[in-house]
This record gives sequence, structure tokens and C-alpha cells, in this order.
Amino acid sequence: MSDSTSPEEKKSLNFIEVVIEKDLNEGLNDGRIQTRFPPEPNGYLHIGHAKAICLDFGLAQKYGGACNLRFDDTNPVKEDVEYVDAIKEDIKWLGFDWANVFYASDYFPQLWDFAIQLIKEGKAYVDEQSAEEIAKQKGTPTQAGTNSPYRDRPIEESLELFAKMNQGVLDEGSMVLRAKVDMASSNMHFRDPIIYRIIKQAHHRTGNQWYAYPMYDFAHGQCDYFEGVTHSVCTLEFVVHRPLYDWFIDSLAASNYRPRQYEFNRLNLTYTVMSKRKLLQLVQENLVTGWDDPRMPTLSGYRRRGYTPQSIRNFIDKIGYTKYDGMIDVALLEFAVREDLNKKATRVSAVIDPIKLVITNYPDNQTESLEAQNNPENPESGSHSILFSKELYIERDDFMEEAPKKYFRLTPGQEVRLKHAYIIKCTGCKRDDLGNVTEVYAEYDPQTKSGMSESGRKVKGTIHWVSTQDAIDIEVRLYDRLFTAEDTSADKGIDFKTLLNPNSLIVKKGCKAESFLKTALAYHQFQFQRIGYFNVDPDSNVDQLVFNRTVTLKDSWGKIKDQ
RNA sequence: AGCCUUGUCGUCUAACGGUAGGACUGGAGACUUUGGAUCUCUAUACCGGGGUUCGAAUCCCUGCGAGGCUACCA
Repeated sequence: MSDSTSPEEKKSLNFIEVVIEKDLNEGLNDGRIQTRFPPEPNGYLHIGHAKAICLDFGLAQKYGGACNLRFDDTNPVKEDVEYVDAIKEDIKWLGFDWANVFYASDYFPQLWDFAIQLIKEGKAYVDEQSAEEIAKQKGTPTQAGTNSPYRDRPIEESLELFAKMNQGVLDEGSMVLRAKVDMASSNMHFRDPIIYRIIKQAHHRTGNQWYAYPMYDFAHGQCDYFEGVTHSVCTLEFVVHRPLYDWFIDSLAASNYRPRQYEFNRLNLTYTVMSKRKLLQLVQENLVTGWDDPRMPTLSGYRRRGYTPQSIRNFIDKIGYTKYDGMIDVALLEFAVREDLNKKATRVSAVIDPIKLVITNYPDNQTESLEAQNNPENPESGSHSILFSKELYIERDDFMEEAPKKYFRLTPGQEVRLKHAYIIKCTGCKRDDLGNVTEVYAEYDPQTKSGMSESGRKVKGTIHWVSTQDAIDIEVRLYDRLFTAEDTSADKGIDFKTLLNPNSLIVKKGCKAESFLKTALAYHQFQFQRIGYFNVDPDSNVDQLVFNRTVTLKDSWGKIKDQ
């Protein structure tokens, strides 16, 4: 066999792709591939959802199939249209599009009919016990459950009561419809699962049309079937639900077509809380400014933080799909953004901790315009002009009066290159009464302007700067990750309020900066250990910046981790 | 405890039963129109024990570990 695949094509298939290719080869479902992305509209999408989105939509794309967006809205108590809209926006932002938008609530009539069918077949019954009694009878994983006294009630009676459940005359919790499966099964989901319950709250789409609502287990597989989904992909915690999924499909499927469920490992990220419950709590208790707070691990949060959709998709692509529960190092996500932004973002300069630099031999009132490349890694990206003048701001720590040997920046007697401008030689500095440096002095060499013949001269260091005339003040808000504990995989007894990163909100540092361009990436001498994105004032024309290097964050994380 | 899923470098992830590879992270170095870029080098892994086989990460048995399940949530 000749194998002429390029390295790109040689990327190994994930286990679901293997299944699909096998199904395709066997001509299953007439060679049709259909998936769905089924969020419950009860919150915003987070980075974990991106993994499911990339798979659901990606599989359909790769195999010429269709992927529907289906809102799993079977519980009106938790759901809202606000979330529906936000979810659509975030999927589109990631660059995917759905074949159709469906709602589980679209299928309420069909599900209702199917429930009646089950009752008539003696496979479902109305139970009038309390939730507590039902739970008690369920038994434990090692102990069989006991049958409900209503389990063998006449079919007619169940039919009558089921109809009544949907009339709005019964209290919530007064009765439920249960499937009659096996109270002794080792799979707890087989112990006569509840499939309909009474909820007397308006649904965001169907209003007060229904009072009896199907449970997830009774809705999901059937919706897949009604829609023609062939490969229903979900996360690992639904593995134990699959037998029940199949049980219902067995009773429902008339043709040779049937949907199949496959499960992959959900995304766990270090230092990142993915629990929707906790994210909701953060929003509700105003600990963050909203679902799209740049500290949130939501897609809208990452978006505001400056992440590109491509970087998130690249990240998902790197981590792969398996069936083993792991914990991905968030450094991989951050690598993905850097990798993408390095190629795209416009480089600008920002001086965060300014000190004045005076070029003593530069004419007092002269200014000149210099060209700065937008992105050195991409020659096509063009350039923008920056203003040079006698007085500049540079970073305070780019100057040292008495420098160690390997200090390549400004120190008396040493030359450095001013980025995009001239080579200068430091001549000294001025100090105030307390001994703090207030001004630094240097002389420039006019022959060394960027691009000139002399400009090739070797100097040991390059520093960035902004002109005092051209500089604008901006308020910088530095955001870092919201959470600090490495393993935040929820419900481990962590008080989530302690997870708020004390370093996450550094709202200060008025600073001088040159005019920024949109989606700017600042490279400079500051040391942020982790890449930190920050948004600037909405009134300025800057959307986002990327700052690198810090010295403080890593240390504090270490301490918190050790406690 | 029972059932289900699952164990490959620190972390993710590959390898028709045939050389354990890649990426991130870490370390070292080079390079100076900033560099956390780029380039070079480098470290670290098949959970243990038995089998089957010429040959096992891969198949079988067994032990151990991890995660999930016992919601009128999804």
C-alpha cells in the first residue's frame, strides 16, 4: 500500500473519528453523519464547552455532515433567553455555524406521545410518593432497590394521572412518571428513573403550555432520534446514562436508523474553575462584573481578555479527545494565545513605570516621525509612525546607575538602541533629596537612526520608549486568572471565595503610552510571569493589550498552593 | 462495597503485536532594532506481578491506583 499522506494529514484520528470512519465504511445510516451541540441555556459557554463545540461541529465539517445547535431546555427553572443569545454569539465567535437551531421544547408533544406509548405498553407508571420515599426505595449501588407500591397500578389509572400532571391542578412533587425498568439493576439509572415531573413555572419558550416536563434522560436520546442525529457525542459522566439512552431508543426506533452516544473526557484546566454553578454564583454575588468579566473562564471572558478564537481552537486541537480524566496545564492555553498573537498582534510600546530620559544633544524643539513595524513576524502587516523628541519616558528599571556585568540596558557609559530610533549613550542621571532617580541623561548618535547605514552598529541592548509629547495616559487594568488553587475540579470542599486571586485585579498604574492601535501587543521589559491581558478604558481606542512577564504572581501562587 | 470508565515523560497526547514519538512545561546556550520572540541543545514515561508470543505499551489473567454513578439537574 502506498502511503502518500502529508505530515499534516498524518495526524492520528481520535477514537470518535475512528468510529465514524468505520460506520462510514460499513454504510451505516446511509453514509449520513449528523451531530449536535446541546447546551442547556442556563449560563454562558466556557472554555470547556469549546472542546465539545470543536468536536461536534468539527466532526460534521470533516465528514460532510450536519451539526445542529439544540438547546436542552427541559427545565424552565434554570433557563433563560439571555443565555440562548449569548450561546449563539459565542459559537459564532469561535467560527462555527449550525445547520439548524432546535430546542428540546420543540419536541415536547412527541415526547408526551412517547410517554403515553410507554404507559400503554406497561413500561411506565405514575408514582405518587414523595421524593424522599422514592430515593429511599432506590437502594444503594450494592443493595437492590424496592418496588414502588404504585409500580403495578392499572395502565388506565396511570394514563389518567399523567394527563392530570399536565393540567396545572397538581402541586409540584405530588407525582411523577417513572419508567419501569429494573429496581435491582447495578446501574442506578435503571432503577425506575423518573421521566416526567411537574414544574409550575413559565418556560422561556413554551410559556404556560406545559406543567409536566420531561427529564434529561427522557429527552436527550429521543431528540437525537427525532432530529436524525447519528453520533451523539457527550462527556464521560454520561457513560452510565448510555444504557438508558439505548433502552428508550429501543422502544422508540422503528426504522433501522438509530442514534448512538459516545463519550469523551471533559476539559479540566489547572487554576480554572469550570463549574457552572460556581460561575453563576460569582455573577450573582457580584464578585465579578458579569459572565464576560475578563477573569472568567467563559468564552466571552476570554474574548474580552484578548484571546482570539483561533487560539482557543488551536488549544483544543492540541489537547485531543480521549476517555481519560486529566488536568490540562493552563500554560498550554497561554502558549496557544501567544503563538497566535505573536503572528497577528500589532506591537506597540507602553511604559508602565515611567522615568524621564532626556537626550541632551537633541535639538530642543525638534520632533521627528519614525516608522515602526506593526509586526516583525509578518512583513505584510505594515507599519505605523511614532513621534520622537528630546524628552522621552522609559521604564524605570531600564536604567541602573551601578549595573551588574550582564546588564545590557541603560547605565552610564553604555550604549543601547532605542527601539525604532537611535543608539544612545547614557551620560548620567539626576536624583531628588531622597536619592530617587528623577531623570536620566543620554546623548544620541544621529548617524544611527533606524535604517541608516550606521544603524547596523552592534549594541548590547534595546529598550522601548514613548515620547513625553505624544504620550497618552491610560488606566491599565491587569487581569490574570481568577482562581489560584491548582485543582479546582469543584465540589472538593474548596471554599470558592478563597479561590479569588488576590493578584487578579491590579487596577492602577496610570501610565504614559504612545497612541495604541487596536489589538495591540506590547513587548517590553516588564516581567509578568504569565501572559496577562488587560483591557483599557472603553473610551480609548484600545481594545486590548498583552503584557508579558511578572515577578510577583508565581510566588503568591506557590504560597497559596502550599497551604 | 457493587457497577461503569480509565491508567504512557511533571502535564496532555501518539505509536498494523515490531526503534516508545510529539507538544507544553523545566534546564542550558546562542542571538540584540526588546528576547516570554527566534534558533540550538537537553532532561523525564509504558502502574505492579504473572502469562501468550521470536517479539507486548498494545492480547489474556491478577493485583493496585484514578474518575464516575446512588438529583423530581443537565
